[in-house]
Amino acid sequence: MGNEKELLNVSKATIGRLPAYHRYLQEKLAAGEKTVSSTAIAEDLHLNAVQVRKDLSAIAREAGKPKLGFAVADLIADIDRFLGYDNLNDAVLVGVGGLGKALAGYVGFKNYGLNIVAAFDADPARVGTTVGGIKVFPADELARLVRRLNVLIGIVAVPREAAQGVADELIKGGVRAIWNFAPVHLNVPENIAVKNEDMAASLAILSKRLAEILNSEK
Amino acid sequence: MGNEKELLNVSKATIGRLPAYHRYLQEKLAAGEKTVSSTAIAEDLHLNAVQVRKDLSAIAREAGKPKLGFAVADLIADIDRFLGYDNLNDAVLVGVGGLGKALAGYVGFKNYGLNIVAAFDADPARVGTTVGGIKVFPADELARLVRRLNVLIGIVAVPREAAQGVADELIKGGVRAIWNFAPVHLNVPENIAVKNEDMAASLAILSKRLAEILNSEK
DNA sequence: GCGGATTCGATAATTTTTTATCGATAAAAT
DNA sequence: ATTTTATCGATAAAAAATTATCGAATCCGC
Repeated sequence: MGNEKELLNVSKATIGRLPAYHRYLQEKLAAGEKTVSSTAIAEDLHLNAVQVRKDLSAIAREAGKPKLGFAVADLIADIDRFLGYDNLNDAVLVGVGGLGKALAGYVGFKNYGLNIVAAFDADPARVGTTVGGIKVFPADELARLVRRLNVLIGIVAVPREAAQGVADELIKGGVRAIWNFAPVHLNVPENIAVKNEDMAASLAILSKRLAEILNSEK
Repeated sequence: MGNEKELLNVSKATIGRLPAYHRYLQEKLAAGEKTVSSTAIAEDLHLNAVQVRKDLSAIAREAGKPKLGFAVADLIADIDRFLGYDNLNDAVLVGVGGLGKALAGYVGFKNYGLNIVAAFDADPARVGTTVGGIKVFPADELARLVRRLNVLIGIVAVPREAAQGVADELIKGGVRAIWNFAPVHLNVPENIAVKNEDMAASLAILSKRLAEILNSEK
């Protein structure tokens, strides 16, 4: 098959760092640099050079060269391929309030392989409008339309109270992965992937680090 | 001092899970339940019971009781105290475009101990307006005002290209922690905390999990 | 071409995080 | 009162992730 390596042995931690490498490499590419060393990446991104080498070798097709490092363009292509940035996955967005609208307007998703094909909202005033070029449909058509569009990814950007219901409808429509921006734990079957965008958790980590820094100073 | 335990020996992973426990516990409290067991929490949140016990014992003042579990109200108070949810930290928001507006309108932050006291934007059309009850000031007053307000936390919600400049200004004004929503790596001194809200990374992890699930099915 | 500097990949050591095991304890049931 | 049962905390084991070490490779300046 040729690419047995692909899905195997790439840790979640590594996957989480790949987008940062990707951005970094694109900067280097734009700056006209042909190669880059793990040492340099590690220094700039505040990581360990061995870790960078390991991460990259897990997904790179070509090995790095002694004294030169890795070929920037090749690495970008490798990450593109590995993360699926080069072929779009369809998704639906549920909830076009403040956050939902922001997400709909974020054109960057296309670069990450995500294509939002429809939006939904329970508020009749929002139904029929267009946000970020995406049409808004009534919430009660969710499951039916998702099924018809054959969409596998759902983005949940509704208020806390509504999130579980939305998740249920998405799953009823055949969605297999849910990106959850609502601050609740969603209850879903085993075979559904959920990724919580937990702002509270991020904030907790940030403020603990802040506390540490302030503490270490006096 | 009495609380030597506080900042010690609580791993970042644990801190990241605390907000989820907090939400869960509040649901239980609202449902009128007085105690809850690590087993139940683990089951509902899809975690390991030993891990839950360890996490909780790292921050709880009272031990859990055999056969009953932990006191819900006490635990909530403990997490509140530990994460600083009970005393507000001031922050400024930079950038009130789509995402910034959404963040400004998110009232939930107050519950997480975050109080946004001012917003900034480079667009003159936005300056002077109010978003989510927060006044928008011109970007060139950033450093000065941050210093005067004595704010330690900055939220960056500007386009990629502007983010580094904003970070520099925030730091010049005395900010010590930056919550970065722009898809770039920020270059900051050692003694500044940065937490990237990396949507691309989340999405990468979600879609890899989706791929695994789909793969394991056929 | 030759020698030095730099980086790589592989392997090993360390650290951190997660999970398993088990005796002790206290509530609930008999 | 005694037994049963669910749960805890402590300790140990396992797994995962990070970091260190080192010989080999190859580019670059001379």
